[in-house]
Amino acid sequence: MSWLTNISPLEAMPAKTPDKRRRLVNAATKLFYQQGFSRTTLAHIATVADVPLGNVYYYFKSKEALGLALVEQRLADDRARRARWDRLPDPKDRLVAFVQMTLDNRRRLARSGCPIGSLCTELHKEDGPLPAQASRPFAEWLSWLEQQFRALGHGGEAPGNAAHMLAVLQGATVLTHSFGTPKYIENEARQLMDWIGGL
Amino acid sequence: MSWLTNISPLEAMPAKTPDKRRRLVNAATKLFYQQGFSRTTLAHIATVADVPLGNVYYYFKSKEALGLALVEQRLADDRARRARWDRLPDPKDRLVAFVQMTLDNRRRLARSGCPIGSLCTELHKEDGPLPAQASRPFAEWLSWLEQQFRALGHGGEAPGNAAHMLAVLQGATVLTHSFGTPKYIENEARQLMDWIGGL
DNA sequence: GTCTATAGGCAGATAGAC
DNA sequence: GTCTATCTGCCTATAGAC
Repeated sequence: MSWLTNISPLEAMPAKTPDKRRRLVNAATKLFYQQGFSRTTLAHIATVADVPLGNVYYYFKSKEALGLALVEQRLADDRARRARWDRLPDPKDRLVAFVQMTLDNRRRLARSGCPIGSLCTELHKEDGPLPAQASRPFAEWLSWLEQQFRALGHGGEAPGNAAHMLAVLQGATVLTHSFGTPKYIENEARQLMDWIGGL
Repeated sequence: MSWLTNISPLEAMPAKTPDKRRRLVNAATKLFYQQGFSRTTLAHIATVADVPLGNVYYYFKSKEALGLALVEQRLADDRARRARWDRLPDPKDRLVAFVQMTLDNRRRLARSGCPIGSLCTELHKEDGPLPAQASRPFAEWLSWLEQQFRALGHGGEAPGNAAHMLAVLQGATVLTHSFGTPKYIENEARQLMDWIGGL
C-alpha cells in the first residue's frame, strides 16, 4: 500500500517534476538572486544544477520560462510559510513572525537585497509576461498582512497598515543592501515590533 | 568682453565638457533608468544621443566608465537641488520639499521606480567600482536629512529619523513601481507630512 | 576629434545522434 | 529523455582612415 504513504506531492509525481527540473529552478533562484536576471547565463545555471546546457531546453523553452517557473516556486514556498504561521492563534504573533523573518535574514539581505523586491525591480524592465508575474508574491503577502490587521479589529486601516509594514521593511532592505550593513533593518524592525505590541 | 557674460559653468568649458559628452550622459541616464544597466546597449545610447557608436569611446573608455559618469552627474544635480532647498528658513519646509518631490514624481516612479534605488539595486550586482559608487547619492541624501532633523532639535534621533524617512519613501516606491499605481507613495507621503508637521 | 567598419567573444537557442 | 556540438545574432570594444 505504498500509494497511501504520506509523501510530499512533489515526490509523488516524479514524471511531471523530476529532480533535474527542481535543481534547475533552485539554481536559477540562487543565481538570479545573487547576480540578477540579465547577468545570469543559462550555462551557469546548468553548471550549478549539474545539468548539460542542451538539456535545459527540454524543461524550459526559454530563459523567460525559467523565470516564470521561479516565480511559481516562490509563490508556493511563501504560501507554505504563511500556512505554518496561520497556526499561531494570535494575529499579533503572525505579524511578529513576519518581521522576525526579515530580521533573521538581515545578513543575506545586506549581501543581495530582498529576493522578491529586487526580482520585481529588475523583471519590471523586461518584456513579455515577466513584469506582471513578478509582483504576485508581493500581492499575496500584502493580502495576508491585511488579513492579520483585520483580525486585530483594524478593518478600515488594514490595507494601509499592511502596505506600511511591507513598505518599511522593503525600504529598510534597500538601504541595508545599498550600504552593506544590517542596521537599517534592525532599527526599523525594532520599531515595527513596538508598533505591533501596541496595537 | 564676452568673457564676462553670465553663462553657465558647463558652457564656459566646452573643451572639457563638450555637448556630446553631456548628451551621452543624459541619454545613458534616461535609458539605464528605463531599461536597466545590463539591458541597455551602448549602440542605443549612442543613437539617442545622436553620436556615432565608435565616438562614444573617445569620451568613455567603457560602459562602466559611462556608468560612473552618470553617478557623478546625479550627485551634482542632487547637490544643486539641496542647495536650493537650503535657502528655505524652516527645516520643516526642507523636509516637506523632499517628500513633495517624491509625491510630484509619483507617476514616473510608478513607471520606472526610483532612479537612485533601482540603480543601487542593479549596480550592486556588477563587478568593479560601480557597486560602491552607486550608493553615494543615497549617502548624501541621508546626511542632508540628518542635518534637518538636527536643526529641529532632534539630535539623538536624527540618524534614525533620517533613515526612517528615506526607508519609508523607498519602500513605498518599490510597491508603487511593482504594482504600477501611485497609491502607496500617496499614502506614505501623507503620513510623513503629518509626522513632519507634528515634530 | 570624428566616424566607419569590423574584430572578438559570448549567450540564447537549436539540431540531431543516442 | 539525454547530451554534444554548433548556429546565429548581438554587444562591447578596437582599428585605422579622415
